[in-house]
Formats: sequence, C-alpha cells, structure tokens
Amino acid sequence: MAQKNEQDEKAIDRSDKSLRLHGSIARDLGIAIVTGKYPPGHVLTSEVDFAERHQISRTAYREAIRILAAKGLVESRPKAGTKITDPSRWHILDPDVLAWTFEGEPSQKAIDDLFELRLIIEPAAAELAAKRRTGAQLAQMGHALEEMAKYTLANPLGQAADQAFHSTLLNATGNMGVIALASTISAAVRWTTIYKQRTRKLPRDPLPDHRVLFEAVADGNGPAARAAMQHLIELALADINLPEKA
Amino acid sequence: MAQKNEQDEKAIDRSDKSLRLHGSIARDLGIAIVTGKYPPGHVLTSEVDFAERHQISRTAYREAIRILAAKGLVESRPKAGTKITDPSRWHILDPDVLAWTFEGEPSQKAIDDLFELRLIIEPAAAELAAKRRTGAQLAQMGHALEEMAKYTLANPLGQAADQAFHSTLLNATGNMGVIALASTISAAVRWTTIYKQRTRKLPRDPLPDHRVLFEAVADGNGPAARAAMQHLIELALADINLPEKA
DNA sequence: GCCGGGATATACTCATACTTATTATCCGAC
DNA sequence: GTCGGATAATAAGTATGAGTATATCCCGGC
Repeated sequence: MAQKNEQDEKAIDRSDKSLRLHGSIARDLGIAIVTGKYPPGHVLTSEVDFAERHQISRTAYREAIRILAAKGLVESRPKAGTKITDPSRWHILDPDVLAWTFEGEPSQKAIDDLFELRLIIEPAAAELAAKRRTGAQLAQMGHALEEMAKYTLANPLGQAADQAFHSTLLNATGNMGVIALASTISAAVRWTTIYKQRTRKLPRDPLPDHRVLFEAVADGNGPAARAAMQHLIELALADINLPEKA
Repeated sequence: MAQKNEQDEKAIDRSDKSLRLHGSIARDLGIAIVTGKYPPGHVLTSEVDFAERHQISRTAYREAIRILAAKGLVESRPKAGTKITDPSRWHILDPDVLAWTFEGEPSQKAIDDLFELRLIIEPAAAELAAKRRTGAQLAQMGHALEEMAKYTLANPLGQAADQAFHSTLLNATGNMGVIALASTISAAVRWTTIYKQRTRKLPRDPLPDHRVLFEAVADGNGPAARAAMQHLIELALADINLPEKA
C-alpha cells in the first residue's frame, strides 16, 4: 500500500519571488489546510518522505512546518508525526491565515463571520476615534477625503486615499489591539471585494457616507461616528452580497 | 568594536520541557522583543554568531526565527540580516505574543488596551449568544453556574466552571473570529489576574452578575445580555486596577 | 552628482549524521 | 486474561559543514 500512486502531489508554487522556499511551502500547505484538503487530525507524511517527494531539503520543509505551527495549524511530536490541529485552535485572525482562507473561494460562512466581526470592531473603533483623534489626524483624514473626491474609487489613487482615511481613523483610537485587528480584517475584506468586483459594476458612491463619518469624528460625537461607520459597513456588505448576477 | 564583551547573553531557558529547543529560543527572543529589550529596527547578530555564542545549532536558531517571523516580530533578508520590525506590524493578538507580553510586567497601556478591546468584543458576543444559543448550550451554561456556586472561585473546580461558562457562551455566538479572539484575550487576562491577585484578597463574589447574564441569554434578550456582560467586565477591571495596596 | 557594476556579507538551501522523545509492542507477572 | 513494565521501532529534533543566492554597499565611470 501507499506505493508510488501519490505522484498527484503538485509541485511547489515558487511564483512569488519575495517568498523563500520555506515560505512557499508554508503557503501551499497552509492553503491546503484551511481549504480543508487535509482534514483536521490528518497526519502528514514524514519529513523525509515529503522532502524527497518534492525534491526539497528537510531543512526547508521543517522551517515551513514551524511557520504553520506558529499559526496553530499543525502540531508535531516525535514518533507521532505532524498532524493538522482542530480548526478551533487555528489562529484564523492571523494575517497570513486569513489571506490563505480568502485566497481560494472562501466559504459564505467565513465571509459572514468576518463582516459580523467588522460590525463589532469598526463602529466601536470609530467611537473611540471620535473621542481621541488629534488635530493632525483630523487634518489627514480631511485630506484623504479630498483625494477620494478628486480621484474616485475607480482610480488607484482614490483607493489609496480611502485606505489612508480608514487607517488614520484606526490610529486615532490609540488602541494597539483594535488597530492590529481592524487592519487585518480590512485587508481580508479587500481581497474579497477585489475578487467579487470582477463580475459587476462599481457600487454606489461611498463618499457622502464617508463625509458623515468624518463630521462625526470632527465633532467628537462618538455615538454618531459609531452609527456612521456601521452604516458604511452595512452598505459594503450589501454591495458584496446582493448583486452577484445583475 | 563588539569584541567579546557581549558575554552578557543569558543562557537559553530550557525549563519548559514541552517546548523544543527552537521553541525555547523563540520564546526567549520573543519576550526580549516585546518587552523592548531589542528596539525596533535593531539587527540581530548573524546566525553563526548567535548559534556559537549560545552553543546551539544554526538549525535550531533558524527555526526559532521562522516562528518569530510568522508572528510578525522580525524580518530577515540576505545580506541585511534579521531585524526587529516596527511594533505596528507585530501580531499582538497572537496567543503566543500576548503570552510573552504578559509574561513579564506588562505595561499599564497594554492592560488598558486589552480591557478596552474586551469591552468591545465580549458584550457583543453576549448579544449574539443570546440570539443564537441552543438548548444544549443553555443547559451547559446552567450546569457551569451551579458548579461555580458549589465550589466558588477559590477552588480550581469553580474556576474551571467559570471558564466553561464563558467558553460555552462564546461557542454559542457561532462566529469563529469572535471565538478565537475572545478566548485568546481571556487567556491573557487570566495571566494578568493571577499575577495581580497574589498581592490581595479575592474580590467580590461574581456569581450574582453571572446569573443576570445567564438569565438574559436564556431569555434571548440581546441588549440585556450585552449590558450584563459589560457590567461583569467593568467589575473585573475595577478589581484589577483599584485595590493594589489595600 | 548620478548611475551602474562588482565585491561582500548574510541569509537561504542542501546533504548527512546523529540524538531524543514517544508510542507501540511484546513479554512476564499476577 | 489483564495489567504493567521493559524494549524496540519510528519520526521529529539537533548538529555540522558546504555551497548558493541576493540584497546592500562602495567605488569608479560618466
């Protein structure tokens, strides 16, 4: 049993030159794991097997496994081998894990969960930002808003301004955890949006809603900022979910 | 310069036998980084230097670095070396990073940030749980409550029941992100609490407040559950911050 | 002063040998 | 027949040395 019929192993994707070999291996395995190709509890073939089957050194493979273990996806023990851990132990909010999840076709549940989390975090962040933003941060956000108006979201410069707006708002919260979490989620949402938007026209102009949010933050009106941010996210969610085949 | 006077390097802590050598190295370096012993931008000594100075193999060191890089703490490139990244890029909500942060004496800011995040996440989680909990989950929570009453929080069994209560409540949200985030934060808070509680008596009995939360969840009353959870956290925060030298 | 190309330091990859931890198996005692 | 402890087999863990690739720095030419 288990002769040579496992030649279905695909070669390692070395297309991303910024990743080293171990990074590429980690990425490939990571995607395979989060997309369920290897079920939880599955034990990977031994280091030597994997290495010679893929024509790589044990060193590179082991470093890849260390990366995955650091993100909670696998667990290795002598004699027992390296096995896929239960999904409840995965660090699903790790930027890489999130990226791998949204690399393939993410499940609808994953998208829903992510937006639900966004609706928890970001309105609260907006409220904090309204209370704490400095004058300089306000000026930055104002400038970003002008740029968005000038270029629109169809233009990369406009998209950059949009990101700058939200990024500055997050920084204004002053809470490192909130900043880390929200920026990670935003990045993931961006992949999804990019992916989904291939199939249809641009949604409605989000600029007026941004202005409302900006005004609330400028006024130091926390509840209004919270509400405005919530509205913004709900619109984004609607844009993603509804008009798939319009 | 940089002769032999760097003999101040402490030996690697191998006390935790569940960690392998590479894990111990990662932990030591990780703590040194998050506690600011190595400032951002600092370039670590080369692999060969570090390895022979600490009498370990390059293999073990490199695997440790892969772990740290996976958590965003360092970044290594040929010729440039391995350097500490800017704190804004650290995965501070990674369970290990959080543990390392709270291993030493965490800054007051770190504690404040964490509780602020808790006050965002957990009340929202309670609200979701109130809407979605199954009968089985409700029964589990009720049983945990009885156990808490029977043993009190002074007893390990009572503490376990407390954790079971909160863990079940989280699972009831059904949101993987919320579950991962909240359980990570809870673990970190637990370290802090244990640490701080060495110096003083037990705080007030939290059982009545838990009952209020439970009733709200049982009734499917989201807003009430949110309020009850918020109250619970505020009490915990007060217990930690106020009576330091009573 | 700017640009390009080569020297250099450092991480990256590979190959191999050896060690250690853990589990499974086997055997004997009860 | 079951329990428990010695034993063996297996896979990860660690060590070492050699060679490759690549970013950075520096210098020389334009």
